[in-house]
Amino acid sequence: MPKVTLEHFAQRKQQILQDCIVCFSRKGFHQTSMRDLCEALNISAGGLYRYFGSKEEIIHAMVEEDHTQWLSAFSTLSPDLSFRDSLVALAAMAKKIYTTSREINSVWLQIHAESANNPTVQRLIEQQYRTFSKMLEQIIKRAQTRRELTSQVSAAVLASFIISAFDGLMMRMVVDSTVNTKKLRRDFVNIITQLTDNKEDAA
Amino acid sequence: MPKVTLEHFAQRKQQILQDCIVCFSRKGFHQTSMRDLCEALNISAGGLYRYFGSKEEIIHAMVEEDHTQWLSAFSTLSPDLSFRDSLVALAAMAKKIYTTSREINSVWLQIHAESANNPTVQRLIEQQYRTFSKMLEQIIKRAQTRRELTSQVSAAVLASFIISAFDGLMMRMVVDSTVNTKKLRRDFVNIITQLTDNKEDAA
DNA sequence: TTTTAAAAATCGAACATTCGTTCTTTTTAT
DNA sequence: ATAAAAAGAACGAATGTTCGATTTTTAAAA
Repeated sequence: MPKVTLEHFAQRKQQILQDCIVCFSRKGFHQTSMRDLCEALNISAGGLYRYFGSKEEIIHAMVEEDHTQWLSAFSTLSPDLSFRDSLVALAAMAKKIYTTSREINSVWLQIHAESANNPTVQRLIEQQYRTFSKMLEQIIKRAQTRRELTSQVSAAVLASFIISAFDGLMMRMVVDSTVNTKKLRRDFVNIITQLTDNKEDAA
Repeated sequence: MPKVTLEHFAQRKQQILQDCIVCFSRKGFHQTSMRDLCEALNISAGGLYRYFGSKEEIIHAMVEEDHTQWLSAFSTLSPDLSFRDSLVALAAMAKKIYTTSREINSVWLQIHAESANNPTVQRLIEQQYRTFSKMLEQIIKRAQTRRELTSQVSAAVLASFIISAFDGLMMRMVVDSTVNTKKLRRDFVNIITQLTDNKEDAA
């Protein structure tokens, strides 16, 4: 009776998931068949199905993976950081999470598009957004009480606005191959800090 | 020999395109089969293929349709408008173009996701973005020379930033069913004008 | 006005593939 | 010896597209 190496199983599953992400980023969910995956991962159909019960399940796992990564990223964010440094840190995390750049970004975008026709995915993304949004709102509020950031705008709206801008940037990175990703990310951080800087009472 | 009613053909084609958009918005490109389309449009396979030579061609037509609509929208924009009024006008256009709200927005998002794995779509979208971006940059530059808008930020970057924010907002509208679309659109216009308002030398 | 024949429009069965998934068999490792 | 892991042939259903048959429309001929 061989030992049940549960950890090994999870590890293998994670590796398979990563490989699937690469495949999906190249051809898209619905254009990538299970056969394609098996071929690319050097695994048989039966083998793959032992780890994921369906194609859907792989998609869900990808969404959850993204969620998990962002949660842990946020948890490392110190409340003492200035608003600007928080943004810089978050940008660095985005860079780390979507490390293979266009590759993973493409899956991210696909997931969002998928959510319109997939209630389960939609629920996951909504939840993720709400968490994310609340956290950023807290950061903004703290910066506002510190008078480091203008109080003219609502923290909630500003949070939505910033998230939207970076979501849009992510999309742009996928869609436009000529865009200078690094520069634009820096530009965005700069423009946000510049525009939201508290110009009044420099106490 | 019957008369070639070219106009009638184009009209029918346009109608079919619109119906396809509705279908795609409900189930997604790749989940909607040609059979599904035929059934929904009350047309036969052969009939549909007379108007569009392939499924791909329908997708391309949708992208071009969007492009055309935005071009004509921009062309109606007077250069004399204030920056804020320009934004308001553009927001109104977005509302008009994506009139059926989530329905069409979903297709818009799908097209963007599709572009990562579809060179033709990618080229079309890149081009669209460049046009759009240049136009907004012009509007910003005019507002800056009028000293109506802060000159601290580069017009090009600000244009990218604003477009990204609204792209992200569009995405949010598709992804999050609980979001208050109208309110958020207004909030975004407000926050942009507020943040970019020229606070110095109120000459 | 009616007839007619050709062209255009539409139809829908049929095609070869490909799809996601299952299941029995074989291999591997304890 | 035993059970987990991997293999891969096989399944029915569904895919995008084609193509000959049928219907509708049109303009000239009777």
